Amino acid sequence: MEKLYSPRTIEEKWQRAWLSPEYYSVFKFKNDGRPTFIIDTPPPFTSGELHMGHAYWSVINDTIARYKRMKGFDVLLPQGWDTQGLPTELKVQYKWKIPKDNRELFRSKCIEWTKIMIEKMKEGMIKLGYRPDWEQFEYKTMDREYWRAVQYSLILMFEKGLIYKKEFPVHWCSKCGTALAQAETGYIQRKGKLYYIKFRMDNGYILIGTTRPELLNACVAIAVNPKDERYKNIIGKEVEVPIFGQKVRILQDENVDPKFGTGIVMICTYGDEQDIKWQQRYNLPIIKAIDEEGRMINAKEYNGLKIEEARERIAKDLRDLGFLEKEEEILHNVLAHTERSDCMTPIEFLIKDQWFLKSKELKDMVKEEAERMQWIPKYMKQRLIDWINNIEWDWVISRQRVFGTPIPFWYCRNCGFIIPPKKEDLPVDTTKDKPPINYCPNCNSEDISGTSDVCDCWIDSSITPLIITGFFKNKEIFNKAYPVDVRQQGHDIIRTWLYYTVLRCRILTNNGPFKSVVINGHILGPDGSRMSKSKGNVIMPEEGISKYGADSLRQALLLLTLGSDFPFRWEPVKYGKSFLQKLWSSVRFASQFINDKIEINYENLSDIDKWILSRLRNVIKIVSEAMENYQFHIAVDALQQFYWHDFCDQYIEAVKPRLYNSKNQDDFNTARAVIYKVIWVFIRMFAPICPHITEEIYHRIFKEYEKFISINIAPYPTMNEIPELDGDNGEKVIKIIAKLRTKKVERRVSLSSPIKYAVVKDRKEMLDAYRRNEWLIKEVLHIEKIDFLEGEPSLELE
RNA sequence: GGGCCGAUGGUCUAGCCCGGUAGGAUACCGCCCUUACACGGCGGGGGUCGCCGGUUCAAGUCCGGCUCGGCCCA
Repeated sequence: MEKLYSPRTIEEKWQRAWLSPEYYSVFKFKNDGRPTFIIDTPPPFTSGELHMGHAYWSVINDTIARYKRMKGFDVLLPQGWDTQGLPTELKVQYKWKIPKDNRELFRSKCIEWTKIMIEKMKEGMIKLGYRPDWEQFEYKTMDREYWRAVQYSLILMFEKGLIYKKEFPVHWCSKCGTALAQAETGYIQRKGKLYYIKFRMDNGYILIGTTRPELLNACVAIAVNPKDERYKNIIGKEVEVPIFGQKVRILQDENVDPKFGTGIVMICTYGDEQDIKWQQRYNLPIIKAIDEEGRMINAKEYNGLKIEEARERIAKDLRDLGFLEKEEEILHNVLAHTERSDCMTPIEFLIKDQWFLKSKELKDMVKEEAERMQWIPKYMKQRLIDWINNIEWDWVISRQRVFGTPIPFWYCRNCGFIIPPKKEDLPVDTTKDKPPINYCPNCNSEDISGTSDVCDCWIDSSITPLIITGFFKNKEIFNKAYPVDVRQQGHDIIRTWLYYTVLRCRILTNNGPFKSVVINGHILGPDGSRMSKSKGNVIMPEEGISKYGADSLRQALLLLTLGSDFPFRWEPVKYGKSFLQKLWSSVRFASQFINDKIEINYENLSDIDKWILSRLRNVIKIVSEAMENYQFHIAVDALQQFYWHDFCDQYIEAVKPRLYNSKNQDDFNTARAVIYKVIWVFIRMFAPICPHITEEIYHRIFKEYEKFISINIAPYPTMNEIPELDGDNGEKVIKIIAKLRTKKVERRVSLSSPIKYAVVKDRKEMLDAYRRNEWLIKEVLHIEKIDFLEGEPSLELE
């Protein structure tokens, strides 16, 4: 064996091997009758960049899968890709300069782009040692097959009466000309002006502070806080909106902030999300103020002006007419198109026909499932419960976009009646395909329209447990494999992916999708803040792999406590690398003495043999429990500490005399057998965490005798492999050796230099153990003669 | 404003569910190239476990209050 372990070549060798037909049976979901273990893995959005978060999930899932395989389960580790969404549309639109109007061409270019992105990410995953069942269970949400499943599921929900269509405001980016998901928006700080405008009331006026005078035409009500003593007397009165002249009523609502402006707010359709709530709560009329290009409508002489132009013109006119009391410069937070884009255009709310899935009325059902699942860590359950309790409206499932799964419904323009396709015709694109019936069954109108909207991408991804278990094609597997054993995901998408998945799977199957859910935290930049290119604190997994190896990065990631966020640090990765070297060196040492499979003769065990084996037995217990409960940090820590500090530092040092100048053949063989045992048990426990180095060691040393084609199908160690042994005497010996070693160091005597004579004084019960191991102690420390005497513990060296 | 999480040597963190000498890594200092490993070994210093109170023979751990951070929602 080489003196230095080089992860790069060895890891690449095994990654290639695992993907070859020779090893496929190790990683294949066989459906061969053994108990199954099914993992629902997150399908990453296909951005083309495999970031540290992706690496983290992949390592967790890979480790669970490898562990469960060794435990004898028929493991299904799938890997999907969340492909459809605005970021890809924007890339294709702006980087490839493909116009959106030709939907077919645009879509095919999006698919082309996505395939390139997937290849990049897949390469990154493979370099981590991640090995899902690509052959059978790689899915992409843009595939026809996946569309069929999504559309089929929507039709089932429609049949249950859960889908409806109505007009609703959407987040709209007027620059990109598209609807946005809330997740694609964020607040940015902007300078603006707060305009104090007079609204006529009775014989006087009230003063309202607003940053958006251009929305005066869409003002439908005025509101004050009921606790605000200043305005108690005006509640219920009518005021007149300047310039546009409509009369609106003054409402009371506790969401009004009395400290902002004058404490009186105008409700417009729509200035912000609060306006939407007020409009719904008080059933106010809706006046459209802005069109898709961000120009004014229903605004008299201001029609056609851009928002900013209109704001200035109206402010000027208010000033000229004496309605503007004052203007103040302010810094305020503006909702803008921020996510995965540098657009930064402020968001408007436009009224669009939207498709909804009823979810408000299903809160209790989802909560019931949340209670039934096992949560790791436990406290994450509360996040889902809180989110469910706060849901205020049904799920808007439609998006005014191109690259997405088409909403599979036609509708009657005359009466609004919804016409679903026949299930055998799926997938459909209702902008191209003909409806199954050419008149409305409700009103006989022949004015039937398709839907150009596509689905919210969470509609795609919230059926992954059904996709992987074969709900849409093989009910025989589904009945065995559903609910899946574990879902692993980040805490940021509890309110989306997790919530939506539980909701939809329960509706469709009448049963929750998961037995357990494992929630991981975020890997932050080294400075403790979220990684972002603009901050320059991004560390890519690739960098860690090329510097220290995938196995090193895997150890570092698994050492984190699940659920918490952690700043990325290089130290644990470096330590991981050192550990690999330690493991490698120790095996290199041991390999001189392993040239056969030697069974332990338990009659012949020495005290220190019993000690290391009892320690090992204890480690099996700790690690097994930890792995069962997804407490990887406990497992990694226990394995590292045991192997390095108990086995290498203490046992190997203490066993050398028996190997180099043994007293007799039995003792020599016993020492060899114990070393074989410890390393063989250890590398199996360590294999799910560091699959590359353990596979390499297995093939170099153990395969000849153990015969498995891969360490990944060798059985995971259990406590039954080692009998219960009393390690106390061995521990006494190990400790006295350590103390004598320290004494030598204190005396500045090199460890190899001989000592003529030593006196060890200790309590009587310790001396027996020492005396029995006198030869060993003398050999390890190069002491010619030792006297063991009863007394206060002390050491003396000649 | 609401919810959740965190606060442990210089730094990062384990331990907390189930109370009993605070563990590891890293950095720092000293000694040692001992036939697996100097990407190593041995040793050392450094912590009133955020603050206040309570329960207890005993609290980092349980209970109550507070302060400061982070995340999510509004």
